[in-house]
Amino acid sequence: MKNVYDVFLERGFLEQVTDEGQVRELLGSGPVTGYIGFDPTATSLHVGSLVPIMALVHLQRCGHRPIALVGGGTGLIGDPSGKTEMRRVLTREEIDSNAGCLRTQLSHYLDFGEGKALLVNNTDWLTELNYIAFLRDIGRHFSVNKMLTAESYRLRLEKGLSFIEFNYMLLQAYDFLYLFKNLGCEMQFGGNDQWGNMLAGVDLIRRVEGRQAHSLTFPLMTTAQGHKMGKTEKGTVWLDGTLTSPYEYFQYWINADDADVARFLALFTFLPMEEVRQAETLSGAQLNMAKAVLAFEATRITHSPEEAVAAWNGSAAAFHLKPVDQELFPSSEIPRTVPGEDLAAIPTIGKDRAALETGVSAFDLFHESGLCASKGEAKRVLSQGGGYVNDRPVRSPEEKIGLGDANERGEIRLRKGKKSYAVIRILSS
RNA sequence: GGAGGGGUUCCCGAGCGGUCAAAGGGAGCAGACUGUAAAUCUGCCGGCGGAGCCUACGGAGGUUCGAACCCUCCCCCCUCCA
Repeated sequence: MKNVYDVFLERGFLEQVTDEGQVRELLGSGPVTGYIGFDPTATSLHVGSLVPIMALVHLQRCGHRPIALVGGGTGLIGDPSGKTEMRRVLTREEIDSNAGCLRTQLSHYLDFGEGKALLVNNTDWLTELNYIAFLRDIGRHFSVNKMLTAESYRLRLEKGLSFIEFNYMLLQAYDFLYLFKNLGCEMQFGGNDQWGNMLAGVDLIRRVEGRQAHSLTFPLMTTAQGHKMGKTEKGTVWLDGTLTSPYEYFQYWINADDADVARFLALFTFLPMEEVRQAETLSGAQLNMAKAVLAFEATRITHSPEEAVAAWNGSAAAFHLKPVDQELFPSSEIPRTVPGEDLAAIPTIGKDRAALETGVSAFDLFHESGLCASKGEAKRVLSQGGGYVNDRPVRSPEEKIGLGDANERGEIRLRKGKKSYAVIRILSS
């Protein structure tokens, strides 16, 4: 079995490690328990959390025991790392409910079967802490002088940092100590913005237990454009299919920047590295095929093979995609044939037949379909020539769209610009 | 607690009594070019079925024919002092 350290290395997961030699040896010599924390700030994780999630999966695949820690307790505090300002403090109820959602979501990626992986919530031990006891037992090991030099606090030292947030580091360090003592967890993984907090844990374990623990960070992902992963102008790309449909999810990935394709294939799919490296040499139409494979694989992992196929069909129909060459990415299960006119995955709204009999103004339809945020925007888009009905440009916002525009299945296809589609389905009655 | 500086549309940032839905930049949207990429150029960029109305310049009042701009009180942030 491959050393997961090497997997991380070749797939681009590695940013910093406490000790390269020791960690590599540790991970190569037998099952290791390691954890990553997730903040329950929303009911779903988003694409930005995908690197740590994939890392946990790799750990498990390589025979280790991953622990996913849901930060129900630390979520009550709020991590200041990498944030310019304090964020809204969530209520206990919100945190608990979110933690439950994350639990379900993570089990989609990891096998939480007996001894294979663990899911814990630090509410279980943090909320029972006694303040005085905590200060005496744990707080004494922390030097404020040292904490103030941490990169993660520097930004906030200028913008303001409340005492509650300043304590976050101690709690995260305590988490690590707790897991080390109770579950034999020797490693912590996380995004590079967590480095300071993670080291604090390693230090604490050395001081309290006299033992050596390790940490390893992943790079903070941004796109080649310098944008955060998983943030588009339409909003966050969630992993929850009810928040971001599999089709939108697929579209997010297939729209990847050329420069990101190979890197993303390595991080966000399980395709063998030989095939991933092949992507670096592609260009033009074949590079687009690589994007389709990326989108397909990413959707398959986060949703399901069926939904990935449906999303691929929808995308391929809307954008007249070519099938992926047989010799490219042989390990991918992406369908190699040209899909039909399957619009099922495209956002659809229903519209009463009666309204369409008399005809509806184009700008109204574009607004109602969700393609445009307001009627004003719809008019603007249409008059600028960015609106299409069944691929026919509609120049006038006032143009009436009606039954005559529907195909034999009672569908009218709307398009805004090059990328946004919506389908109007005529409701009988 | 004291002194000073701030809070402007998605973000940064001008504006300091009318001509301000608010300069400029970024982001975004659309068009051209392309490969559902990038770069470039062009147009758009609060809402409402249009020259009118509504909502906006931290919050609440006030002065004015008229306020983002002036006054009062309040909230929040930063810097220096304690």
